[in-house]
Amino acid sequence: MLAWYDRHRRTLPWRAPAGRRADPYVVWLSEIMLQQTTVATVGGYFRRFLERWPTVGALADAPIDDVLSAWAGLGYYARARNLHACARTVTEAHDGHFPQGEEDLLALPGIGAYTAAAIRAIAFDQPASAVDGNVERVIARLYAIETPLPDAKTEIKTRAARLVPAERAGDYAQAMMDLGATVCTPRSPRCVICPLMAGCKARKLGLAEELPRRAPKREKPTRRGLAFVLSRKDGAILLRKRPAKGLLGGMDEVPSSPWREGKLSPEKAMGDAPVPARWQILDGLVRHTFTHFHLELTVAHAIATTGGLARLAPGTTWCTIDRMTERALPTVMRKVIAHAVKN
DNA sequence: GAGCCGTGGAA
DNA sequence: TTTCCAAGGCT
Repeated sequence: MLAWYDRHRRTLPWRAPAGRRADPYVVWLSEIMLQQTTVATVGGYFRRFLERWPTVGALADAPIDDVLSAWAGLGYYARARNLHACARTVTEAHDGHFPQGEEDLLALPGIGAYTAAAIRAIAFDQPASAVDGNVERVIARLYAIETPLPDAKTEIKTRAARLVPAERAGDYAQAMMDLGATVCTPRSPRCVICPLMAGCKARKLGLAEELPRRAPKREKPTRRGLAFVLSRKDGAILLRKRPAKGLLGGMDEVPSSPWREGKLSPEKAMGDAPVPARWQILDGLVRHTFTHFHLELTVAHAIATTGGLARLAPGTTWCTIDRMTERALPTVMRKVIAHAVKN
């Protein structure tokens, strides 16, 4: 595995040169961003974060709203809130240095079993077993584990832990993830070039592509709502902040009616408008899919009048076009605004 | 333990 | 168009 890694090692923005350890801050930041997120998507965000906040102390000093706006578009926004909270804890309770022990790492917000092991292995070269989706797949195939996920997790973790070498544990962890990402891929695995081909049970049984099996997923329901884009004459748009926790927690949004399953009644939903105005329902829908439901947003647009300005709903603020990129607008809200501007 | 929590790219 | 799912964690 390590010999293969030495030959096929990928250059990634957060990866230290061969034979060197990466800065724990860099390892942590990249691992949080990479949770359920592809390397390609993370790249730009990682560079911008590191440029703007070069140390954990700098990140700790930042206002949470700055962190959320820099995170906008990456998804799973609890990660950004936990990232910030973790930076503050490391700065204040650990003197600006990431702890090296498993228990101390697990106590930090946003760091679970996988991330703690990844930090220990990659940043501190401890023989910790970091089992992510890639490793789950590699192990499930290597041992032809037919039990569907997530039930197979216990067996996979046990098998994976036995393979961790005493030396170069960080390189080994990254090698396994590289293997899963580039060779032992979910679809069309490239078994013929795999360094583990000789010992792979799934390969032997012709099951590689079918493993790991997964429990069937629940069907996603569709929720619908009416979003209100209120424009000022200078192009500014009315925004408000979402509650700190839950879906898109702490992010900015365009005001809207509640998102509910079933048919949308635009007449009733109009009662949720942030201000009385001559609202016009725009043609078309904005569709967006979250982790556990589809969303269909109808968009209403109006131009703010001086009379209406006095009766703005509380908690709403104007945002000019040139300041839009500074706001913590999740992708779904950028879609809504784009749809309103276009129509 | 199972549901909640985003997004974009590939097929 | 739809489906799958990626370097998961929290509750």
